[in-house]
Amino acid sequence: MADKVTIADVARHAKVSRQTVSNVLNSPEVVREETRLRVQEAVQALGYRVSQAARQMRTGRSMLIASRIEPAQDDGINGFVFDRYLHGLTESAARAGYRVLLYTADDHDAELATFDDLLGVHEPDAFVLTSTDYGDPRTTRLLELGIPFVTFGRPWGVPPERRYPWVDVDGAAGTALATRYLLDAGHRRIGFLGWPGGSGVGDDRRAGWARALADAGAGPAEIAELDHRTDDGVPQGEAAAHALIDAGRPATALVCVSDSLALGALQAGRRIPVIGFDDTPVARAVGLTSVRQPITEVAASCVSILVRLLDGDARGRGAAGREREQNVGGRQDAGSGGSASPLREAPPEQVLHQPTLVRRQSA
Amino acid sequence: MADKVTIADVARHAKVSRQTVSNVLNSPEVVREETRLRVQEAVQALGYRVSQAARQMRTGRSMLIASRIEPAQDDGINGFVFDRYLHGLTESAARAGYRVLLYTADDHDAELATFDDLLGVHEPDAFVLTSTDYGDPRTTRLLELGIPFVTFGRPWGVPPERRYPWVDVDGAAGTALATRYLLDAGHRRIGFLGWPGGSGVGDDRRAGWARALADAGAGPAEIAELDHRTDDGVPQGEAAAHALIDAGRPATALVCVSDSLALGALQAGRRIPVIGFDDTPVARAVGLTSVRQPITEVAASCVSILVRLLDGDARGRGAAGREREQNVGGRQDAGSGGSASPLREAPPEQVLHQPTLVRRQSA
DNA sequence: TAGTCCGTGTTGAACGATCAAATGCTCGAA
DNA sequence: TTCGAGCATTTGATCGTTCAACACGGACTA
Repeated sequence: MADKVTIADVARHAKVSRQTVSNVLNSPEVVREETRLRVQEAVQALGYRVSQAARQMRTGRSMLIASRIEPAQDDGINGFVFDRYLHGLTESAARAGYRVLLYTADDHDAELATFDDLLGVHEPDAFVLTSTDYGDPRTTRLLELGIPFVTFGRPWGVPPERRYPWVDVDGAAGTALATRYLLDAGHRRIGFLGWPGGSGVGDDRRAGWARALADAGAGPAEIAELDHRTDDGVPQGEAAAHALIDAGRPATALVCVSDSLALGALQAGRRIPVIGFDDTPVARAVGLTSVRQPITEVAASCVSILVRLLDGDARGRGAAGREREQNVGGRQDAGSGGSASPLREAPPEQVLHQPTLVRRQSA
Repeated sequence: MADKVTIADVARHAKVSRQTVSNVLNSPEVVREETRLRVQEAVQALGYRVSQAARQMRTGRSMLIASRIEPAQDDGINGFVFDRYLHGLTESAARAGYRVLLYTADDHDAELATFDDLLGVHEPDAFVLTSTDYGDPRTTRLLELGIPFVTFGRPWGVPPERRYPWVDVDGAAGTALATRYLLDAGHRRIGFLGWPGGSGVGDDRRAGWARALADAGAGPAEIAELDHRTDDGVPQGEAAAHALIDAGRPATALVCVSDSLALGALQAGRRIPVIGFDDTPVARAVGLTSVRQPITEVAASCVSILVRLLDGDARGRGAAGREREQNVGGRQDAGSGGSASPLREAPPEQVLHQPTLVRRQSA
């Protein structure tokens, strides 16, 4: 139907110049109202759409946000959360005029290589990273390159002066919520099935449970007694539950760091209340009460942070090399030094969302 | 580090013209070996990468494959399969030099609108569609537009003369496999928990079970008696299982159209063998034997079909309007009419993959 | 010997948009 | 009357790549 319509076609149809059409699209305020309407009419009539390729060539902006899609893990738990996240990201990005570009990488090194590849070829405007861990090389690299990015997950163990924007869910608040719910139901000895220490996310979730117990008057010794650590997985959850329930002074209810462990605890057979984490399909399927992360909101926050960064950076990427390198330096200094630069960059944003408790039969 | 390196920089460094560099990259056979090596060295030395935007402008190819990401369904079953699929697609596409661009849409109409939007702005080279249903408007539209695409899912109920490329998994073979497995274990009365008629996928899976039973000597009446239909969901599965097990002549084993229904059947409490479909995390978690679709292979087939289409179509998109419309006509005729066109297009490819049975405790 | 072709490489133009600078115009102040 | 300021719009150049046409030397054909 529609042949390729260019900005020149629109200009001819509206009897103005190319540039005026461009202005109507990009900075309508400089165009007289009458002219603007005439041009908009022509755009409608011809079904004109900007060619992203041509625009990118001139402006250096691709309107693409790159995100890694994680290997579909066999436990499928993380996979589900990630799936929802990606969906939310795509939707929010679309609303802001951006699209999500996927890539994969098996490990951090491969991912660094992919950065170069993507930046050279498709030139995404920004990256979104997930599951950041201690001393993550990816954030360092992106900071060096001066590419805007945001992570889903706090920068565990990163020195505070090297700040970058992140969005996360308050895991401690989630487990605290679950624990208080069980306390209110009259339970005093509430066990925690968690991962081994050293995982930022896992330690955070354990801390929320411990804090809630302490607030309720439990002593450190009792808390340590109720704290059980194991790798993730259903059989591990079952074994751990047995250990806590069959102890000398047994736990009467369980808070778990993941739905996998919680499912194992349920299968242990004792009919004590169990609460999981992530509200996965497994939880819904077996009637497991679980802490739900507001993933859609997380994705929306990521996009809105990026959009703000990119708008501030509007002329950055397309500019000449010299200008760009200054830009990089400026970005890093803004964090560590704090010297007043001409155009003052807003500090990196951090957003922490609150989880909720989805109540089902298990508790 | 690296400022923007252009093809002209490489040309200068290798002391040749721009075009020669371009030739080394795109049709190395026309360049003398000595020159080629010199240019490749320069490319390495300068860290040159083609600018996709500039290339796209000239050639009309974006090296992007658009795929819709489905809303994260609350049952999470389909979500998991889709997640694995998307991962495989991204990986296979990357190997072929393509990237996956995501979009969302709430319904078919919205998706059609998104087609226009994407095609106008980012101009993906091809689309990948999933969960096609009866009389799907999307395939029709893409055929009209002449945009290459492939679907994961057979064209249920589409007249055979309007063919297009698809990749699918042989669901009937999967349920037949499961049924024969139970027959071999000595069971004669094997029930089927399926979806209501009218779903292509569901009917197909039921047919495989029925065929296996018939092959084992069961009569039509007995098969009808063992066939139970219900909407998807865990509670529905539990109820349906009760109905089949508590019948006058009870089923002694169950084959299910989905893991959700199978999980419900397991929860019905009778300890009879149950086999699910899709090998989701739920199945792994509860030890459910399930039919596994080779999703990675499906994704790889999709990409290889698309690549073949796009290579045949190499100069298509960038060409003038007239030429393009002829192209569209040619494509449609190739299916229905069969007139010999100058450059003979290969017929659309169809690939049917075979599923496997993952054995666990439940059967 | 002239003509043609092949292999190799070069040059100018084009893709469609935006940027930077120039233009025409009106208006009010010197 | 002239000049400058301010606004709305236009013009020319440019982004990085590939296409189309052509140049050049040598070998092969007529």
